[in-house]
Amino acid sequence: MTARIAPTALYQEVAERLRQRIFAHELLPGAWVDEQKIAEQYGISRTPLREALKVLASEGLVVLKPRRGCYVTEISPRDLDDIFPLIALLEGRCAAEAVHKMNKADLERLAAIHARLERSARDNQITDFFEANQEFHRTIQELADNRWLLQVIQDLRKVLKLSRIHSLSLEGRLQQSLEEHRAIMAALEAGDARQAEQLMHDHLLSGREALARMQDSKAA
Amino acid sequence: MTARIAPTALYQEVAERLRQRIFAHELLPGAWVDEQKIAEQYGISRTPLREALKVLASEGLVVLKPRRGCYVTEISPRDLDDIFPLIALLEGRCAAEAVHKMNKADLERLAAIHARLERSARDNQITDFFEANQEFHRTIQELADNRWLLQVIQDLRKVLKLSRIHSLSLEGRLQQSLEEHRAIMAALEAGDARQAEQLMHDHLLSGREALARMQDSKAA
DNA sequence: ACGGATAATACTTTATTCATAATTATGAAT
DNA sequence: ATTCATAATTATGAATAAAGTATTATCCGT
Repeated sequence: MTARIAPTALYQEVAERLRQRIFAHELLPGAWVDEQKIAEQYGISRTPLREALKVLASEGLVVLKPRRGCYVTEISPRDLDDIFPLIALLEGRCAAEAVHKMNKADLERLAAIHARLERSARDNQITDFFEANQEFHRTIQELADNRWLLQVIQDLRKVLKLSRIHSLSLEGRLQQSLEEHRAIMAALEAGDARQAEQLMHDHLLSGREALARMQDSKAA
Repeated sequence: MTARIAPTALYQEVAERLRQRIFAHELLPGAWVDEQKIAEQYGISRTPLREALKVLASEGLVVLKPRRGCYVTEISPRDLDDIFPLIALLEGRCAAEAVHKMNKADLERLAAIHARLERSARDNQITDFFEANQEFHRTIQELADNRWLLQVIQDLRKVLKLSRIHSLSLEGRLQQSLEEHRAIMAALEAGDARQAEQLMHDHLLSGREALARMQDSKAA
């Protein structure tokens, strides 16, 4: 028997695997989640799978219809219009809090991530840029040092991942995104909380706008 | 056998019953939740109970320790300091959005609730006041018409209910709370979104401060 | 007498089985 | 030919049982 280093319960592992499949759009929004089939695929019984689905349901990734089964959540344009301003508000607050709470070492760590962002953009490494971008935001959220604020943002971002928007919305406006990041970084370095909050807020809204333009042009 | 009017799943009913027991502090923070005992009490098997606990866990009401069982979440003063400003931010936003989205009928409905608040305060009906207060906040949140914003606030408020603070923090400052509500109501009626946001924000923070003072005096 | 190790007990976790409800398909009647 | 009703099949929801892991208590050794 292999030593189980991670003492994590089976239903948690299953939840994580399903999360990844949903984010990878292997399970499409609206699709029915066949309990028997998945349980069979994973070589487990339905009990831990059902418990995993309860977890995903409260994360908003799936919807459980009583006596009807489980379906992957569908996100509407309306939902995006509701969620983006909310994340903008919350991450704006993170930026402001980060200014107050971070020390010199934190700032240098953030600067290093920002440098990676600049490098990836210069070399046109989309995947790298995407990752560094995520880490940049995540780090600022953690510097705000508010467990509940972090949790709320992460939950909302999970829901956003249901849509294919995330990577796409970045690609089209890599240069603009980069400049916005520069401005945020400058505000953080200057210790200007108000400015950092405003810039972060606008940065996220501008992401939503770029996405809307993209969908408009696709519709035409 | 009573006819099951509600076609809701057993685990949902169980989750709701447990929620109420937790909010009523019949299950104290930190207390171990004995699966066998509860299942026996409710006359059900442990399977739906376990599914209910998964739901409560993602709401943050209980903590599931792998191989250790389930415990009612304990909220620290630090958590309160993290959560209150967050709710203040979010409900402030609700007030601002409500100004933009509500119509005349909505405003009248809100005014009626506010009138109930005034009446309860005058007659010193604490329970009534408490209920009207909740409805006032809830209504403004719904007027903001943002499903995700509402969800986040409700989740955070659920966690706050773990602490006994809510009713207590009101009793001590009924008059002040009433005056703050009056100001918020006036801003809403004037259609001043900025002002409504600010007042709602400060109203919630002032609730936290009153609580802190109360705990200080209790400690002394 | 104190500390560590082993064994036993208890509780979580997973699997299997069963029942109930919903949906779909088929057949009959209009 | 179309619609409605009934029956059958399939999937969800619940319960019981079995297995594995953690914790605690006891015993032995130092």
